[in-house]
Amino acid sequence: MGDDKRESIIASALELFRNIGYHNTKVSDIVKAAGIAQGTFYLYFKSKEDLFRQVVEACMDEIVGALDRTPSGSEELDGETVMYRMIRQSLLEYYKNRNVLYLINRHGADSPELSEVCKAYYGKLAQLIIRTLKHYCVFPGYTEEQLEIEAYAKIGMVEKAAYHCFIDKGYGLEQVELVTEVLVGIDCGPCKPPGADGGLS
Amino acid sequence: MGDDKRESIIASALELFRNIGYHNTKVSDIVKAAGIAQGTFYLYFKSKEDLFRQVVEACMDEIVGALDRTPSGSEELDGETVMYRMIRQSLLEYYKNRNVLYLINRHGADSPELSEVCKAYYGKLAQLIIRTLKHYCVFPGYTEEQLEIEAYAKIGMVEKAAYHCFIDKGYGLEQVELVTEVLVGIDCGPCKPPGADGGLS
Amino acid sequence: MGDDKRESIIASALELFRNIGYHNTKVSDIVKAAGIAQGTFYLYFKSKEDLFRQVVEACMDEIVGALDRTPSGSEELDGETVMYRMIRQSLLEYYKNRNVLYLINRHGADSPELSEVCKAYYGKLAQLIIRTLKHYCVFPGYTEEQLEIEAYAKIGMVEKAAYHCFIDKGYGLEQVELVTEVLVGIDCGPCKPPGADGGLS
Amino acid sequence: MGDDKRESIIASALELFRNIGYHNTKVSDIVKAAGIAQGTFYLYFKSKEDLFRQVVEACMDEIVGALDRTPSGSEELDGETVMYRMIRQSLLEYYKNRNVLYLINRHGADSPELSEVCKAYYGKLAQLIIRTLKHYCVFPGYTEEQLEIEAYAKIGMVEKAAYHCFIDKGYGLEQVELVTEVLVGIDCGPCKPPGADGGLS
DNA sequence: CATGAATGAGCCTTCATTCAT
DNA sequence: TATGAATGAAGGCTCATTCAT
Repeated sequence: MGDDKRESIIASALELFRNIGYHNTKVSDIVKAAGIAQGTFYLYFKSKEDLFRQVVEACMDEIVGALDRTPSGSEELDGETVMYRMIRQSLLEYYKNRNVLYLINRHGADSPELSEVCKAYYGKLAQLIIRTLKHYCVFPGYTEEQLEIEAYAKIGMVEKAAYHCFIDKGYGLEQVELVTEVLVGIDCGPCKPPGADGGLS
Repeated sequence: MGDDKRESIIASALELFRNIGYHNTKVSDIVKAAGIAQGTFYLYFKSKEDLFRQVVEACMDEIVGALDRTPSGSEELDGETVMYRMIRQSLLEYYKNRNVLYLINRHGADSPELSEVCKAYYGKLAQLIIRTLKHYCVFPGYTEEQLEIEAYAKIGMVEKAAYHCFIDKGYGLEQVELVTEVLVGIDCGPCKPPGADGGLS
Repeated sequence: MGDDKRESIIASALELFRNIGYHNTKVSDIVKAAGIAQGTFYLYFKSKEDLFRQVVEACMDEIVGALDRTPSGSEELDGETVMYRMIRQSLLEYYKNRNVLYLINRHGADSPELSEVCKAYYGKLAQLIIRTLKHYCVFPGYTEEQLEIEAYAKIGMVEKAAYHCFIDKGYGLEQVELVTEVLVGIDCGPCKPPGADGGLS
Repeated sequence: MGDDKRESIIASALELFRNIGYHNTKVSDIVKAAGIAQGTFYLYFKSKEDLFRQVVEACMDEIVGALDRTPSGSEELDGETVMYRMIRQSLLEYYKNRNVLYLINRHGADSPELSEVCKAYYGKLAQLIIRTLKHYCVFPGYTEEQLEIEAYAKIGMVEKAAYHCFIDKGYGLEQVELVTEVLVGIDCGPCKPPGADGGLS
């Protein structure tokens, strides 16, 4: 039952953060929406920012976790296919967690503490990408430094495209494929006709 | 002399916003740093948010303007070279305006009004990119929709890479070339050995 | 206990408004006098003006209510006696609510909203008087327009006299009779020796 | 030319005070309307309140002066006629100075200093009325105290009626006679048919 | 006399957090 | 666990007044 309340707070908060922004959302709004008393909030969260951090962190962990499991170790895959799958998986995760996608992009990481959460998230993502790039020898000649830049660029690429498509344009799940094709296309640019690079199952 | 004060306010504000965040910066902090009286602030800016918006908007206009002038009409260039130049130019602009790069990424666009500013900025960038992609037939078979996704992806790619390099890692101007190479490399992926694609003058 | 606080705020506010004026009274003064915290004020009143309006409105309603009940329906009375009683009752009410009498006359109805409250109050009083004048055929030949002027004149007469006596001169309850005699005397002017017009018990 | 500016300030101020209230009118509004610079205001008036006081005081002096001259000493008049003339004259003055009539009733006398101005005004009016009542033996048996109440009651009567007619109802000069008749009628009440008490030329 | 940029004290209101019940 | 009344620090903005030119 306590967990019910916790979930209720999180759900109400996400909704409100999304619609009116973190700084415009009052704790009193959250508890009203969650149907609990003002003081009860503090039985579940240390502070308003703690709630934000927990919510954001949870979503981020989910995204990182999903990506981490993407190239199922059992199969033999080439780098290109793996990249395709990771991008597709990222988009699916961003779609599922588009509330957080929205929050991070719209309302930023105002406090130093929250900023660390974001930095850590991007760091994990980057490491994951670098590991994959190395494992599949996607950029054989790259130094560690170049791989890092490459990784952050990819992160930005996917995130901004996801924001544009899922938030601004309201794309649904059925359009994830389309977006993936374009993003993967960037990886090989105009070299190959897009759409011809053999999708995936 | 009035402009002195205006500039002084902007400089102090940027510094403070950067260091402690928009929401943690008090107008009283800004005026103290600028060496003026509290009321004087409101002779130059309608509100704290107005200041933020003006600063951000001015920088964004500068960036868009610089990119708009990038492919000098007089020369005959191929698409690849133009893309290279635009990415390089973007990075230079983000370096020059890294305070704003920082602000937008760290502190978000909390108010609806500011959000519009950002949306307009990305919209202009995207249009500019789409126009260029079309003009140089970089993606001949792409629909308008695909071009748009492509454009936003590029924007995110450059922005996140710039943030990582200039803000997190503290890269200087002399490393812009390196970053550019990597980002351009994405455009042709592993097809060509990076660094071999003929830089530019 | 909540009502205790509300009453405490009202009492402190009236005292302060009276002594130093509405515009010179800070909310911080009120809460200090009421022995509560600054924020507590806003649990009971929407704003400083809201408090003023509520206080004033409550008193006005009380006055109007009291006058409305004045000519007890059971008795057979002539117009003159009824007027006497109404004037006497008005004076008693103004005495009881002399804080408001003071406020309205000293500090006015600065905001449009408050102005409406006053206008409504005088409007109700006027209607009440007109109704009575008609019912007892005090001015048989008067048009509606003339009755209205008559009513407002009476209102002003009583109010100004009350202000002068209760506020400026500090008259007590025991002098209400004296004032009533004079005011009623106006109604018959020098025709009859004042005090001879058969008051009331 | 200096007087031009002074008059311009006064005119603009009256207009603004009337329309939006003393407390809502900024000095910057006044100087803008008067077409002068902010600092110039203080060459002519010590402060905003000083301006208000001067404006109000001037109008009040005019009213008192006019009433003082009303019963032209050369004629032989009975008390009733004199009262008629004074009431009529008061109404005319209030009509002419209805801006001040409005100000005093709507925006009050918030500061102690201004309060003194009003008190003095009513005091002068009262003395003038008492003197007249005595001179024409209108209330032969009245004590000084009774006469004073009588005087203040008359003042309130005229003022409230004037406010109602000239401000609320928008009566023009041509209706002054009508109002006068009603107010004088109060003096003799229902004893005589109103309108039959011999007006005046 | 005139200007208008600069001043800075002042104040209402908000809202995250606490705590007695 | 749950409540919700109470807290009080905090801060953006106003505006009457001044003063160097």
